[in-house]
Amino acid sequence: MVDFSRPNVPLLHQLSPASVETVQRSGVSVKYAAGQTIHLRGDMKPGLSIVLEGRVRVGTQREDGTPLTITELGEGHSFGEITSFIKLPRTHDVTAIVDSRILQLTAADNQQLIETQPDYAPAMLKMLAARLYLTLETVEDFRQKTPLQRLAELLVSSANDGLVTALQTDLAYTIGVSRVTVGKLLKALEQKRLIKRGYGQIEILDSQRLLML
Amino acid sequence: MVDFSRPNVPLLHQLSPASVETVQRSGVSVKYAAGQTIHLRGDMKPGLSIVLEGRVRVGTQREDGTPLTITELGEGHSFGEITSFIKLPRTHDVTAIVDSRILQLTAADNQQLIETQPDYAPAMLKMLAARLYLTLETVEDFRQKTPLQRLAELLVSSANDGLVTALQTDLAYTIGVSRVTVGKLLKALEQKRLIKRGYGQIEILDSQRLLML
DNA sequence: CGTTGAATGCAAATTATTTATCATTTGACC
DNA sequence: GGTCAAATGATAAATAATTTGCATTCAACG
Repeated sequence: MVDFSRPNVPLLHQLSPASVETVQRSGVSVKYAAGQTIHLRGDMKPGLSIVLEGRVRVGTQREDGTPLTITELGEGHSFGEITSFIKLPRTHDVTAIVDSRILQLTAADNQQLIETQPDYAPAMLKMLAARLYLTLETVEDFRQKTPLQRLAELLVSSANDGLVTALQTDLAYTIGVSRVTVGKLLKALEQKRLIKRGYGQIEILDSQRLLML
Repeated sequence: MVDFSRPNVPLLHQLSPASVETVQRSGVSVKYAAGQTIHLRGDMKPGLSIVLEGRVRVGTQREDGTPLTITELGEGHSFGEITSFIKLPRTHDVTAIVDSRILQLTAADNQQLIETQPDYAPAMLKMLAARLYLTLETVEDFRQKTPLQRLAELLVSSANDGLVTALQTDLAYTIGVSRVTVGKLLKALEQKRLIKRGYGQIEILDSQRLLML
């Protein structure tokens, strides 16, 4: 669904090695320990962040504070672009999954890069366009597709080597239904031999047919 | 929901008068008669379009071909940015509502403007960021809010002087439920004296309380 | 001003989803 | 290896939404 990593255009990987250097020198590299919060939904702290090392979790919280994961971002991926262009609150919580190094750029740093690095604005535009496309498609999925179809798509798109590592609670939140419903849908998919349920993970047996539901 | 016009940052209005001139000279102005299709979802024809005069309808079609309106765009607003940055299909149908004049810029035109007009890339970035923000919030609404809440938000955000001009079918599609459900919800809202139902239109009586559902 | 297609209102039957609850399984940790 | 909290499997009852069908209302247009 909102899989920020597809079409895969991590900002940093769009830039020439020289530009990557310049970008790194423009910001401050901050270390976050595993589990540490980088920022929370609603925060008004602006700025662009780029994952230099490690891996972060993007999500929200339930009312009771339980964290819910929407997606994960690895090296080269950025977040917080919106706040570096417009004065708007953070849309998601971001937390370090493992010990990570994050390049923090202020709105001013970002602005300067746009003005001085010829390949920076195009890279940023391409990345934002890709992200907007995926998010628009997610909205259309909510409008037009059934929970079963959304679940199947989510599983296929978040699989690594045919294996999805995610809690049913998070899958449920991502596709907008309850955990019980996800449980039922997964059971149905397993009975059709499209997946195999596991503890904290799901094995994809037939991604072709999953996408044809 | 996906109200492309809020936070209102039409591309053209972000630029200096001189830049607007340059942009207009960079593309081709095309006239479309009322009702005429500009492009369809799935089309691979890339390019950025800007509404110079008139008004366009953004939407999709049902399987039977019935058009469904998601939003409308007026003068100064742009569409098709995504396709001018990445080779991806059109996400929506766009049709002229009234006789309109649309500035068409090829991906190359757009690229050149980015490189030569200093305020063009920042304007485009800001607009894309705003649109991404709204779309992300729409996704969160689908995840967390009830159809009633989504409907109330949609009504408030698409009202003009307390009046929403839209078919129930389109409202239903936008919030992802059936027309019958929208009918029921509207009835409930009317009984609470929050709205007044009309033919092809809905009068907002209390937007404050609508947003507190 | 009467006709007509489109839009809306509404109801019944069916299907889907949620909530609440509990048992079972799993993996982390002592 | 035993303990414990978290995750999963599963079920029933309650609620919500869909589908289908039809009646009514509206406005455009001849």
